[in-house]
Amino acid sequence: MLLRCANVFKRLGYHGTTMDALSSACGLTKASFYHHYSSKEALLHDVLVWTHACLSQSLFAVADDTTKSPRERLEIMGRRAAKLFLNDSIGCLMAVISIDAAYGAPELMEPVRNFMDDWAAAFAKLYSATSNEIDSLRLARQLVGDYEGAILMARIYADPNYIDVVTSRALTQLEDQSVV
Amino acid sequence: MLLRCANVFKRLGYHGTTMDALSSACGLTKASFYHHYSSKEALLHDVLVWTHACLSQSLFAVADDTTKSPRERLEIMGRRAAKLFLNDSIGCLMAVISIDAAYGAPELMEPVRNFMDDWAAAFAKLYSATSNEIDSLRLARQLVGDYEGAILMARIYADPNYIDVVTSRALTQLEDQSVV
Amino acid sequence: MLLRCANVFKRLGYHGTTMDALSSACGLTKASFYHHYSSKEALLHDVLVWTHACLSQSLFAVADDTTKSPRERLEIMGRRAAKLFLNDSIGCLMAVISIDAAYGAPELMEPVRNFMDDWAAAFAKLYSATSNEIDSLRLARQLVGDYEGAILMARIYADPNYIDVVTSRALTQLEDQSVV
Amino acid sequence: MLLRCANVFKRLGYHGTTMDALSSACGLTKASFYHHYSSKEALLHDVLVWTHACLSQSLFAVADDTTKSPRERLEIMGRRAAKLFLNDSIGCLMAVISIDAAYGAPELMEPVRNFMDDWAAAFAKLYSATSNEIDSLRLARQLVGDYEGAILMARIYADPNYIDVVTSRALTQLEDQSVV
DNA sequence: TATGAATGAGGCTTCATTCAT
DNA sequence: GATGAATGAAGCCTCATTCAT
Repeated sequence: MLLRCANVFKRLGYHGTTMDALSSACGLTKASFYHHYSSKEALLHDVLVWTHACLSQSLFAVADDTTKSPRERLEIMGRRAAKLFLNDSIGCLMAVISIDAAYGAPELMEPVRNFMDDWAAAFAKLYSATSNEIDSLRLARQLVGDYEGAILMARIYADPNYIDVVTSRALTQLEDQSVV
Repeated sequence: MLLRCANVFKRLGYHGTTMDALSSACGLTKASFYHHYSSKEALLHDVLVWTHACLSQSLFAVADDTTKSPRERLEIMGRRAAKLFLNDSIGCLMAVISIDAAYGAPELMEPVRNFMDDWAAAFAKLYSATSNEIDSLRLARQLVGDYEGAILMARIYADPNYIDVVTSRALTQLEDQSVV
Repeated sequence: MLLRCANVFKRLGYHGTTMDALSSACGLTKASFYHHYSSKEALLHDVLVWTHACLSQSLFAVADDTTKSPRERLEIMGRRAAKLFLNDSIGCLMAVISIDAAYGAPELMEPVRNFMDDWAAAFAKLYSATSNEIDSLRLARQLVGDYEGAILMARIYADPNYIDVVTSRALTQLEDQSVV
Repeated sequence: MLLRCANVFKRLGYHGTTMDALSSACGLTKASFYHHYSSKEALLHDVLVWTHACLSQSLFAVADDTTKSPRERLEIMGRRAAKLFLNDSIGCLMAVISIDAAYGAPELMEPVRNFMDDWAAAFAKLYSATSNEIDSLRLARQLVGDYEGAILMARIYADPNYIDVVTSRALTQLEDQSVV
């Protein structure tokens, strides 16, 4: 149910999504829907937290798999990101929400930031072998931004390739650094 | 007037912006406002085209200034982008719109794409000295994506630094390429 | 259970009371609640009749206690009324309901009128020693009105004193009459 | 317009009144209605203040007419009250509101109390010739309560007589006091 | 009997747009 | 051209009530 709602929010944005759209997506009437979720904003909050939890497991956790080299882990994360963000209509829910819920529901920015923080923290682990802590986090944050930009471009041009390009560059960059 | 409207759209998004907000931002009553712009969607279209024209002159045109080195031009473009996209003025509008007008007004995606195309074309000129045409465009498109990602992150974290970091990396990358 | 419902109705009025509020006041789920009371209006009817019965015993019956003087009986009735109507228990319900159920459920006015009639009849007994039947009833009706007014003022000003003042005046009036 | 709204509120109470009922009473669509009044609660507030102002002029002001004896003034006020409160559906707006807006909109109690205060102050002026200040106000407050009770009974029994009875008693009481 | 879930109707409010002056 | 007023449609949410288990 949260998955379905997440997809609707991702497609239409916060203001563009109506409770009607959400409830129909779940096969319920609007009134029944309120039996499960108390308000649009509360629901989105739950959706964001749930999405964060899902991606923590399926995406961020890869960074902890020390049986693989950082390079391999980055590769896997790139592949998974491409799959996750393009599936079910193009785009990353967090980016969408961050843009149009900022006004009128600023408290929704917190889960978005938490998500970005965790994603960056995961990337930072991959850099930690070859960079100091500060540089790792700086690079990681930038990489998150790169992915978000790619997701946005993919959405605008309906071209999934952007995300893979970011992954390629990140891999190259990682190698260069380890060589030095 | 279009500048004022652009700012409102940028802050609130397409669905979040009301004709009331737009008209008062222009110091007009809602009814008077309709003497100037026939509908919300038409107005946004005008705003997008106007913004595109503005940035063509103030931002993209820098790439044509052959009296300066590509490096210098990229530096200037980075500085200008940072100023344009973060001040409460124009800019980044394209990203915002691309996200939440996509549904319900898909024809608005065209001006957004045109804008991105032109921006990428400008960057491509800077790469053309050191790369072939295809690579230039590929790199340029990615750089546009990087900037969009940085704008988004800057918005999420209220931290203008992201944009400068992209510029720095782009400069380094340009050097590396010319060295090779 | 009816007591609890009476309290809710008294606090929130007919339109302001929801079946949710009633059922949780009784420690039941809304659905279970419908096994006991078939509808909101039917429940309120039962509540009114039950309240009437309660006050018949605890309040109106005092007027029949011929072992005490009318003055004593009036005094007791005043004390009891003050207690009943102000504590968060029964009472004053009739006034509340008479006001906001009048529209949309006019058949609820009948139990309200029956209640007022009985109350007045009780007072009339106290006057019957010193007045003829018609005057007794006239005075009794007015006294009921006085109490209702006092209850209303007590509610508006959150000041329980109004009711006692009515009792005092009624006692004085009773004396004057018996003197004459 | 406020008069029409006042009558609707008086008939149906706060919770029982819908914006539809109010707007139709004014010959407007619901949406047009919001052009004039920003919300149901704000409207009721305006109605209460306006009603207070009207009665200040037409009812309370009588108490200031020193060309007439207190008895005459009380008589006139009684007549006017009967006319005002029974006109346009039976009842006193203030009493109705005090009962069912208390919950869910407690800030509406303030204008109600202000009204009652002013009414009592007017009556107190009539008593001031024959009683000290404290007693005057005490008697005046009780008289207001008496009228409210009578209005309520008139509503319950659809019998306008209750109000006149209160006036008669008040007149008698005033005489007794001046004799003493 | 008890209850979580479901729902049609309706309530408050906002919106983009139009119209009369 | 400017503006106060008007409005149909739609959005969020609540309510009394019913149903399946």
